[in-house]
Amino acid sequence: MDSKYNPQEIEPKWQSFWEKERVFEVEVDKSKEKYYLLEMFPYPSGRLHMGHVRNYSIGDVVSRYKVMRGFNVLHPMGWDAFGLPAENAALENRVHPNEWTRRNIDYMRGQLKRLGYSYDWRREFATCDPEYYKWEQAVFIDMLEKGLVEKQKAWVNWCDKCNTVLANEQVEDGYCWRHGDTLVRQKELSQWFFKITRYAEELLEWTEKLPGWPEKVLLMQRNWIGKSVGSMIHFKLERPYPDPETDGEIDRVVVYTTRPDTLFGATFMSLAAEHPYCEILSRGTDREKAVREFCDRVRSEDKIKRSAEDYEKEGTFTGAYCINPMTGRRMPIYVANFVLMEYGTGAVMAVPAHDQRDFEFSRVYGLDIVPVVQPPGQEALEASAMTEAYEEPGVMMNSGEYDGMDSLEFKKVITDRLARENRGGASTHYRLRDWLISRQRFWGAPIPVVHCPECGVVPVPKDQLPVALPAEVEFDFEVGNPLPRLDWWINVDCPKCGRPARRETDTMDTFVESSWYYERYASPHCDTAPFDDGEVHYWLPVDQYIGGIEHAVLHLLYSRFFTKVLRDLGYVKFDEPFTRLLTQGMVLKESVKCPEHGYQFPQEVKDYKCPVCGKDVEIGRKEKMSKSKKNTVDPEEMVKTFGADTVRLYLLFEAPPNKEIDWSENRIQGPNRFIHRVWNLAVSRVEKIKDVSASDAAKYDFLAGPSDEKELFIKTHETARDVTDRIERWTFNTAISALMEQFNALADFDLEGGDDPARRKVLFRWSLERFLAMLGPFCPHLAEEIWSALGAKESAFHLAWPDFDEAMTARDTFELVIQVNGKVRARVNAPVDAKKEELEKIALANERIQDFIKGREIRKVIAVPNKLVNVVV
RNA sequence: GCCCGGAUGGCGGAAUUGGUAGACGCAGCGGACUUAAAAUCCGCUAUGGUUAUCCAUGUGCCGGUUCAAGUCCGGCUCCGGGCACCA
Repeated sequence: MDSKYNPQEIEPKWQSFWEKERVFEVEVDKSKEKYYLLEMFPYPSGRLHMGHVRNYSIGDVVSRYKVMRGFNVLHPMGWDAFGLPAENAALENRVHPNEWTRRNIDYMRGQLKRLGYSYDWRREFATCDPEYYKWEQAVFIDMLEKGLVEKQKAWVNWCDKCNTVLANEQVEDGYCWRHGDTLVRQKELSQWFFKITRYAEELLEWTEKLPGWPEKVLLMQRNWIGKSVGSMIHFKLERPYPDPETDGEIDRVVVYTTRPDTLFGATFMSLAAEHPYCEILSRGTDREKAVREFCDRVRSEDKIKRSAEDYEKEGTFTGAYCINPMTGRRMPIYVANFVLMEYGTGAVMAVPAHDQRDFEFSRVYGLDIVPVVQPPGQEALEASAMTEAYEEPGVMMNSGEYDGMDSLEFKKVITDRLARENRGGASTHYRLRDWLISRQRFWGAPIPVVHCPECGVVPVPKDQLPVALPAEVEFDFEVGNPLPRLDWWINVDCPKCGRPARRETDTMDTFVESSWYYERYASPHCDTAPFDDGEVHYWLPVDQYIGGIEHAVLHLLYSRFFTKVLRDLGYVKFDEPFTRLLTQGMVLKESVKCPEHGYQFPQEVKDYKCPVCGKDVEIGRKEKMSKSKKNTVDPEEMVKTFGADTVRLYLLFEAPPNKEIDWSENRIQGPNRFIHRVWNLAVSRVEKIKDVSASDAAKYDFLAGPSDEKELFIKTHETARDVTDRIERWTFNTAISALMEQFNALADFDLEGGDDPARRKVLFRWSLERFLAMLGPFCPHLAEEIWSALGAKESAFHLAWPDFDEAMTARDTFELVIQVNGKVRARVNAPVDAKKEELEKIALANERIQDFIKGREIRKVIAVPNKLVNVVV
C-alpha cells in the first residue's frame, strides 16, 4: 500500500479488475434466491448530475449488500434514449439525434464506471435501439388488435415549444413539464390513446396491495385516478334537436352527479364550452352568435387561467330548456366557463342551494334557488336567506314524497328509481383520462401503422418490424420534424390490399419505452420475443425500485398499467412490476440571482456580489439543482477531487435516502477525512498483522480476556448487528455512523499491549476484516484495496456478510441510571440481569440518592431491569 | 379549500416497543507537532447560573395521561409537498 491515499490510482485499478474478472455478471440460478434491484435509468443528456449519483449510490449499497447476503442479484443499467433534447440538439448542430445520443451514452457510461457501480453491463441497452423498440411496436399492434389503443378526436394539450401534444400527466399547473415557462394550449386533434381508463379500477385496487411502496406515492396515484361514485341522470330537452353526427335527433342531456339527492333542487343546466350541444342547441336562434363567441373565448383561454382561483364564473344562455325529471320544472341551459368537458359528461345539473359554484352563478344570472336538503336539527333553509350553498348531508325537503328522508339514504333510493324508469342510474367516474401517446416528433419509436385510403388504419405486419427511424435525414430549423416530409419513408404499399398508402408519422411518447424496460433487462438480447419466458419469470417483478418522487404519477403509473397490459396479452404472469419502491430525496443547493444578470454560479459569487457587475445578489432558497438556475455541482469534478468512494459516502452519510440533501462542500470533509483515516490505519497496521489469520479468532475466548480486547470484540459484534439492522431499515447514514464507531474502536486499540501479542493481532485482524466487509457496499474501491493488501486474492464483492451472535455481546455489568422523581441523579455499574429488588437496593443505598430522599417519604420505586430505577418521593 | 408529511444544538442528523435527549459527523474553540502554514493527533463544545464531578432549563406553542413523554392523547402555530371550479 502506498503511504498516501490516492483514489485516482486505486479506483480505476479495481474498476478494470471487476470488469476483467466479470464480477458483476449474473445468470439465472434457481438454487439461489433472486433479488432484482433497479434504479430508474437516466436520460442521456450528456453528463450525470448529482441526483443520478445519489440514486445509483443508494442502489449500489443494496445491491452489494444483497450479494453478500447470498442473493442472486440482478442489477442492470440502460438508457432512456428517445426524447426531445436529442432532437433539439440535432436541429442546432445539424447532426442526427442518434449520433448525439450515442455520444452522450458513451460518455455517461464512462462516468458510471468511474463511480464503481456493480452493474451487469452485458445487459445494457438504449431504448432507441431498433432491437428494443421493435418489441414495443409488436406490443402496440397487439394492443391495437385488443382495442387497447385507439385513435380519438379530442381536445388535447399542446406545447408550442415541444411542438407536440402532451399527456395530462405531463402538464403541471397548466405549464409543460419540460418547459416550465410555456403555457399549454388546448387543441382539438385526432390522436392515439392507450386505454388506461379501462384499468382505472384495477390500478386503484392494487394501490391497497403494495405495502412496499411509500404511502405518499400510493395516495398521489389514488388522487390521480380520482374515483367518484354517483349517478347518471337524463334530462329531456323541451323539444328535440337535429343531430348533425347521426342525422337523428337529440332529445336529452345526460349529466353525471355525485349528489343525486339534490335532484329536486336542480333549477338550471350548465354545459362545458367544448360540449357539442352548445352549438346544436343554439343553432338558428338569436343566441347562436353569443354562444359561439362565448365558447370560442373560453376555449382559447389557457388551462392555467381557467383553473385560477379567482377565475370569475361566467356563462351565457343557449336559448334551450330541459325538464327536471322529478319536478317537471323548465330548466334553462347555460354554457358556463367553470364546467370541464373532460370530467363526467361535460354537462352539469345545477343546484344552487347545495353547490357553491352553482350558487354564485345563480346570483349573477338571477336563477332560482330551491333548497332540498335541510341541515339536521336546524330550521328549514330559506332560499332568500341563504348566503352560501349548504353542501353537507341532511334531511330531505321540497322533494315531494321523499321529504323527511335522510339525504344519504335518498341518494340510493332516487338512483334506483331513475334506473328502474330508464332515466339514469348508478355510475362511477374516474378523473384519470386515457393516455395520449402520439407525438409529432421525430426522435421516438414510430407508431407501426399505415393509413390506407381503402382499408383505413392497417397495422404493419409483425414480420416487417421494426418500423425503423430513417438514418439518412437532414435536420433544419426551418423544417423542424423531418419525418412528415420524407416521401420515400412515408409512401408504402398497404400491407392488406397492396395499394398505395401512407405511414403514420407520429412517434410514441417516450414514457412508453420506460414503461417496460425493466422487464427487458431479464433477457435484453432475446430476438424472438420481447422477453424470454424463463428469464423474465425468474427475475421479475423488480424487488426494489429506486428513483425520484417526480415520477409518482407519470412513469410509475404508466409502468403499472403497461405491466397489466402485458399480462393480459399473455407476455407476463405477474400483476405489478415493482414490489418495493424507494423515492429518494433530491439534492438541493441554494441559487444566487443578480437582479440584472440573472442566476449565477454560487461558487463564483463572493461577498454576495454579482461576478459580472458587482451588484448585490439575492440568495434564493435551496432547490433542486438545475442548469437554468446555475446551482449545479458536477459530480465528475467531485470524483476528480475526492474520489468516487468519498462522493458516494458523502451522499449516503449526509441524510437518510428518502430525505433531501443540501449540497455542502464543507461537509464532504467528514467522509473524506474518514476515508483517509481508514487508509492511514491500514497502512500502519497491515504489516503487523500479516502473519496472523482472522479465522484463528474462533480459538480464543475474548470475552474472558483483558478488558480492552473484550470491548473491541463486543463492539465488532455490535457493529455487525447495527449495520445490518440499519441497512435493512434503509437508514444508511446511521449504518455509516456505526461503521465509524467501530473504526474509532479499531484506531484506539493498541496492537502492542496485553499479555498475548498473537491473540491481540488475531483479534485486531478479525475485527478489521469484518469492518472492511461491511464498508464494501459503501466504499468498494477502498475495501478492495485494503482487503487485497491483507493478502486476499478474491474480490471483496463476494465476501460473506458478517454474522451476528447475541451471545458474543454479553457484558456482565451495565450502567444503571438512578432517577428521583424522573430526574437522573446518579449512574452506577450494576450486574447485568440483576433482579428488580437488587436494583432497588443498589439505588437506595447510593449516597447521592440518599441525599435526595433524606427526610422525604418514598412513595414508590420503579425498577426496569438493565435500564434504570426511578425513586418517587 | 381538501389530503399527506415535517418541526430536536451554530449545521446535517441520532434516539426499534414511552425509560440516560443530542450517537456519528460538520463548523467552532483550546492544545500538541511545525521556522510557518496545511495536513494530522489530543481535548472542549445544548443554554443559563460567579462553567469543579453541582443546580436549573431544554426536542415549534398550550394543555393532558404517566413513576417517566422528542415518543401517547386533545387543541393550535409555522414550514414543505401533492391535488384542486371533479359536479
